[in-house]
Parts: sequence; C-alpha cells; structure tokens
Amino acid sequence: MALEAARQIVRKDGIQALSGRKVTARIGYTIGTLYQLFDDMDHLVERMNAETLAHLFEHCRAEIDADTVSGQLKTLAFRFIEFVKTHPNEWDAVMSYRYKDGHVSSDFYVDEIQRLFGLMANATAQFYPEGAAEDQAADMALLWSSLTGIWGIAASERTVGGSMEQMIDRLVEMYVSARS
Amino acid sequence: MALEAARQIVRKDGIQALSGRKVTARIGYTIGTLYQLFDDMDHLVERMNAETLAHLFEHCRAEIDADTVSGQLKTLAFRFIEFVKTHPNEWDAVMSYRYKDGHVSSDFYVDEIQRLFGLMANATAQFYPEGAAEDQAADMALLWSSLTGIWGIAASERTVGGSMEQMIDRLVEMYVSARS
DNA sequence: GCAATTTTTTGAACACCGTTCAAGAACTTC
DNA sequence: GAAGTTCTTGAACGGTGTTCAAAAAATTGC
Repeated sequence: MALEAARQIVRKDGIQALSGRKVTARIGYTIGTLYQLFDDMDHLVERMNAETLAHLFEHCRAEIDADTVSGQLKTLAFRFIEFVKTHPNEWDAVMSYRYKDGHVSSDFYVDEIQRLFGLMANATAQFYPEGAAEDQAADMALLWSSLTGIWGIAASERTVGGSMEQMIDRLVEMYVSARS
Repeated sequence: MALEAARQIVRKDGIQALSGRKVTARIGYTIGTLYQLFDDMDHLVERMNAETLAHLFEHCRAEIDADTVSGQLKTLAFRFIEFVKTHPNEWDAVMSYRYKDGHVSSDFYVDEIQRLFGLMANATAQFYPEGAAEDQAADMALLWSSLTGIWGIAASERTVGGSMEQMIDRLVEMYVSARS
C-alpha cells in the first residue's frame, strides 16, 4: 500500500525526504499511478497524518491507573511523549507539514483530534461542573496547544527549558494548581 | 538587499513561495550570485528569521504601563499577537521552516530568542525570589512554548478553543493563578 | 595609460520535485 | 474472439536547490 510506503520513508528520513516517485518506486509502480490513488501529495500526506493521529490515540487510550487529575493527566501526557519519541518523524509530519493554499482539513482528520481531546476531557472531568463544557473545551485546547508547543521547542533541540518531560510535568502542575 | 527581497516574497505569498531565483530576479541579479552571499537557502532563511525575531523584539520592548504581573504579561502577549497578526507569513517562516539535516542554529538566532525571554522575565520577576532563576527560566520557556503552540493551532484555522486572544488570556490567567 | 590581478556575476548543467495526460497494457464482459 | 473498460506507464512541463567554469567588471601595480 502506498500509505505504508510513504510512512516508511517518513519514518526513516523525515517528511522532507518524501516524494511521490520514491513512494511508487517502493511499491513497484510508477509516478502516474499515484495520482490515480490520491488527487495530489497533500491528500496522501493528510491521510498518512490522520493514521498517525489514530495510532497516537490507540497508544493513549488504555485504562489509566491513577486517581488524581494530576496523575491521570501526566499518564496521558507521558504516553504522548512516549509515542512522539518513538515516532519523531511521523509526528513532525503531522505538526509541520504545510498544505497548499486553499487546503481544508478533511473530516476524518478533525475527528482524530476530537478523539484525543476526549481522552483529556475524561481525565479532567472533575474540575468542571455540569454546564461548564465550553470552559473545559477551551482548557483542553489550551493544554493541547501547549503540549504541541513544547514539542515544537524541544524538537528544535535547543535545550532551553529542560527536557520535554520536565516541561510537561511543569505544565500539568501549573494547570492543576490553577484549577484545583 | 537579498534579505529584503526574500522578506517581500514571504510576506506576500508565504515561505513556500520563496525561491532563490525569485529573490535574485527581484534584485536584478541571477541565481549564481545568491550563493556568493549565502552558503545555501537555509542560511538565507535563518538570517531573515532572525531579523523577524528582532522586529518582534522591537515591537514588544516598549515601556509596559501596567502594575500587576497579569497585566504586564498580557500586554506583552498582546503585542506578540499584534505583531504576529500583522506579519503572519513572516512569523510562519520563523515557526515552521525546516532546516536541512545537520543545521545548527547560529548564535545571532539564539540570541534573539534570549532577548524575548528577557522581556518575559522582567514582567514576572516578582514571582521568583533571589536564586530561583532556574525555576523562572523554566517557566519562561514553558510560557513561550505555549504561546507558540497556541499560534500553531490557531494558525491552522481550526477554530477549536476560541480566538488566539482568548487562549492567551486563559494561559496568562492560569500561569498567574498558579504562581501567585 | 595599460597590463596584470582580483573580485563579482553569469547562466548553463545536474538531479531532483509535483503534476498532467495521451497512449499502451491488462483485464472484463458479452 | 471482439468490444469495452480499467489500470498503468513514462515522457513532458515548469519548477526547485546547487555547482562551477567562464565571462565581465573593478582594482591594483607600474
């Protein structure tokens, strides 16, 4: 499958090294065939990235064995780190691939992110009374933004601010301390 | 100047539209000359991005007319938004341009980021006693990561989590509430 | 003023890239 | 087996970053 070949290339050499001809060479086809499967490279990458998000979700969804919000959130966050560190190039493709002008994210892509938000919402439910769903959603978006931002800084390997683990620990503590 | 031409192209059509030939065409030279000025495109972009960070610093450095930490931080953060919104493509170049493998950030680039950290450190000084510089540095890095993360999510124009202003407001409130 | 030397600039060449599409190959259907 | 349909090819187009021998321009020495 083309997506699997694309993933292998990205895993090995990063999103920059991905090209249509490499993908088709790897599966024994030629470039023309790829454009029968995908409208353009954007669609291929989007599909691959949605799969990566699904993999991340699968990695994070397991039962969480912690009773405090802080403990649950950290478990979640460290599973995130675990995944991202074992699949750095695939995650980089999710975060930093820029689609062409006018590209709108497909539903299956947005849905994957919503599922991840759901996991965070579960872990933090006790902070938000009935009817505060909007407030919670905003907090989840903020946590997600911060998480991805931390990854972005940490991935650029300027070690300012300590390791990813330390920064995420700090973020969770800050959040919990502010919302408790 | 080549950097000015590059900036104009990026400002108008984004970092994806930047190419060496376009830059030299704009300044009345040909492609070969560009490689006399810069080792490769990475060096050109890095130089341009460092300039952008310097512009951001200039935009943020003005006297801050607020007495609470929360007020000072928000002033700073909103100046950040102001700049980023008036120069979206230039900021996108700073955040999402990926350098070639093996590229190490030059000093002048790292220095610009340190200057921005300095502004944040000034605004938050009263939270950190003498000798807590390390703790403060970690918090500043966290705030910066979150800020850039918020931009990353907001810029992908999925309006989950509200506007950039709302999210940053929330971030600052959370930080101040946790550290007060 | 002119020759020699150094610096600056050129642009063709190379190996790639995404994308298109007429033509050929390979299957289905009747 | 013929007709029709689907799948696959690969050359072609206009673009990219990068290199480098040669040409042009500026500077130096006499």
